[in-house]
Amino acid sequence: MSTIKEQIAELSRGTDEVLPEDGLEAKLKQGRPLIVKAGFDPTAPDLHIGHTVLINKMRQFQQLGHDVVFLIGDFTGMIGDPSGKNATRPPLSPEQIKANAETYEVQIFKILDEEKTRVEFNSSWMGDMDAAGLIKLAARHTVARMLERDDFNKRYKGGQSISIHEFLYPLVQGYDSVALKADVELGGTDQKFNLLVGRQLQQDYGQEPQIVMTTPLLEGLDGVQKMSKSLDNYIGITETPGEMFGKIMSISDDLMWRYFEVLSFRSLAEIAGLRTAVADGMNPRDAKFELGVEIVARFHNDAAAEAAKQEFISRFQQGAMPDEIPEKSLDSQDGLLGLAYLLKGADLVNSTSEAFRMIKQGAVKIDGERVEDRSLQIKAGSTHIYQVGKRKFARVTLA
RNA sequence: GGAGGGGUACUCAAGCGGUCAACGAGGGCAGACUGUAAAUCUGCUGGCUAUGCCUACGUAGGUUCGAAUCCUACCCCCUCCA
Repeated sequence: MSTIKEQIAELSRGTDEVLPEDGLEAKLKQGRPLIVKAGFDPTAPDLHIGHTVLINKMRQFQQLGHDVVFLIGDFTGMIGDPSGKNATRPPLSPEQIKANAETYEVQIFKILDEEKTRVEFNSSWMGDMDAAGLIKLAARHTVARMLERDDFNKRYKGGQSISIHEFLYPLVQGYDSVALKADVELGGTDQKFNLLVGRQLQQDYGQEPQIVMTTPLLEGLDGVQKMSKSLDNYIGITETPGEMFGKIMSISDDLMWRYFEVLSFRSLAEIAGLRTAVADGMNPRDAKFELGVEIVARFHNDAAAEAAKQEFISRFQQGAMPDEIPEKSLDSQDGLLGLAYLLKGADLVNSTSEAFRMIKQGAVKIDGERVEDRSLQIKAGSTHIYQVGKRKFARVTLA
């Protein structure tokens, strides 16, 4: 067992804030397994590697023998976290929530120990709360304090609507900490306000307030906006080795160092060594290979990671076709099919209009040969490899 | 309840009777260059049984040869006053 000081150093690494700063030490000194809570929204069960920064942190607590609670916010899911979008979410059915929860579990147990992880749903206590209880809860907070929350504040000042029920989100999330008697709550920096509400409510309900630890939000592949599914700048943890590796290779060099810092399990000293090597002339691409292999191996395995790297080299450095090309068969009406219609039929483009645009821009190749004739007719009985852009391929047989 | 402002494509944002599938910016996609980088440059960015047709500017009607632009009703958002 490591000393408390060592534990704090380990647990604080990569976090954005620990509030209050010396609170963690006091908690750890109590010498008991701490209840560590992290909540997840049930509407988005597809985790991306940005979420894993937090899950890695949960794993650390778990390895130190603490009681990690994976809380699924099925009740709060009815509200939807007020993220500034005006999307009113349709309530999820119990079946959907169950399915999403299972998807979550499959994904997080790639990192967390299934035996040691407690999975809870906040509907199990919120579902029983009556209107009077909710009013009592709502009485614990004021509108002015709610408006301190950054996105509420921005929306209010910016003239965007805020529905009353959105104010309930932080309150319910905070109440979850009361119900669980949480010692520590983990969340992204965007959750800071909600996490702090939990501290206040715990005090109101006569409990020792939880320690709040926030992890930075990971920048997406564009390097600017936070990684999110809706912005399509993410790497999903269930993606294939090839996709994962390719996406990592597409990030900028600057972003690569950020990813090393937050996602890699390498020591800081080792990463600093890589930086020095690159400064001394090592191709940054090769450093990026290292990162790609490490990440892919984490969510798949070593062999898959190495294969993804080799595939990448042969395909993009040597211009080879990908190893696996989707097979498609299409029917021609009368022995001929226009190229644009074929591309659409093979799902290489979304519309025939887009197909014509791609042809015009020189993005379309048949068996590696660029095609510029938009009215080209393909004969039935042929099989060719069609390519749109650098990434989309299909081997199409026309019957 | 009263007064005023506003709802335009993925986002922001012009347009305010025809030349508008709709300026511009961002994003995205493609091409060049490369390390599938990034940055930069260029082009594209509603759909279709394509050089024409069909849908689109909150919703539904109306005026007009012709509407995103004018009128009416409705829905939604914001501000101020109660």
